[in-house]
Amino acid sequence: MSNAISFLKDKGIQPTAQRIAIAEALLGNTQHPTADDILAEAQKRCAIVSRATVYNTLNLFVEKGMLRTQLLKEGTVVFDPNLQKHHHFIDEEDGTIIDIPWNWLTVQGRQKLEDYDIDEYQVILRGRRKR
Amino acid sequence: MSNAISFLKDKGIQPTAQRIAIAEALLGNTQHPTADDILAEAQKRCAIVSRATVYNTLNLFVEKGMLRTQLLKEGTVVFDPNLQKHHHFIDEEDGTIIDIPWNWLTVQGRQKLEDYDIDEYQVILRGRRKR
DNA sequence: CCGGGTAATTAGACTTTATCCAACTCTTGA
DNA sequence: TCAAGAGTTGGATAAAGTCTAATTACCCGG
Repeated sequence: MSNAISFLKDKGIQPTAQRIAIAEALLGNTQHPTADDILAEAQKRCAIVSRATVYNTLNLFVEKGMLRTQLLKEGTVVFDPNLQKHHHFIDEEDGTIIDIPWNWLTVQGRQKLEDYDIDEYQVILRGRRKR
Repeated sequence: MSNAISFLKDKGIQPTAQRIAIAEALLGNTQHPTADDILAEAQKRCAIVSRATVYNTLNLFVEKGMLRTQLLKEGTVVFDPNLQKHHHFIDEEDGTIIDIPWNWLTVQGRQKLEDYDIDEYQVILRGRRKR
């Protein structure tokens, strides 16, 4: 049984052809895909996936905690299949988004925010990769 | 001479009625306004401001370094007139965005990102304000 | 003060991202 | 087998933002 099918069944999601294609597109290559990226990739695997289904399915995956959305790109949400806590680096030359391991950075001083209940936080860095 | 007019002249921007209204809307109340917030506010001050002019002007202000854009709200860019380095806290109950002073938080470990030239960074925190 | 050229503004068309909806199809279980 | 519920679909719709062609305002030299 394919990876994607068990991935869906584990979460109690009926594994339809479209959902499998979308799950495979996610498990596959792109690091921080947009809904359109996923649509293109899923259509390579399963000729009949509509835009509406991609949005339905991605939102379903987010509800089920299999994905998170991130505000890292102008004009569109990106989906992040990395469920571990991590930070993000954005290459301003080409827009590439790179995960930075959680333990690379430490944020000190959070106790100063005594008036706030912090659910989560991350560092967002911008610049360019050295080549 | 109004605050807004000198604010514009300092940057070599011709102070038209519309630009003054937009600058005043910015200097005014809203903390992290969207283009639509600014449009509404500017129209209170100057009945004849079009959507196109608001976008033209805000983009001009960003080019001139009088404003920065931030990706903090889904579906729209917000404009940030606070030019000091700072972090952001987002209240997930109502979406309010709150500036966190730069020196409240310290990010350690940046030297680990040796493969990256970091132009800027900030901590983005999410949660809710205590009441 | 006048006229002409440039700068600024405008309404509306257009593009992109995302959601909504009603119709259709597929699956499942009795 | 077949009805009910689940899933999918294209197209309509909505919102953010850009573009364009036409109009309006402004500035400056004569």
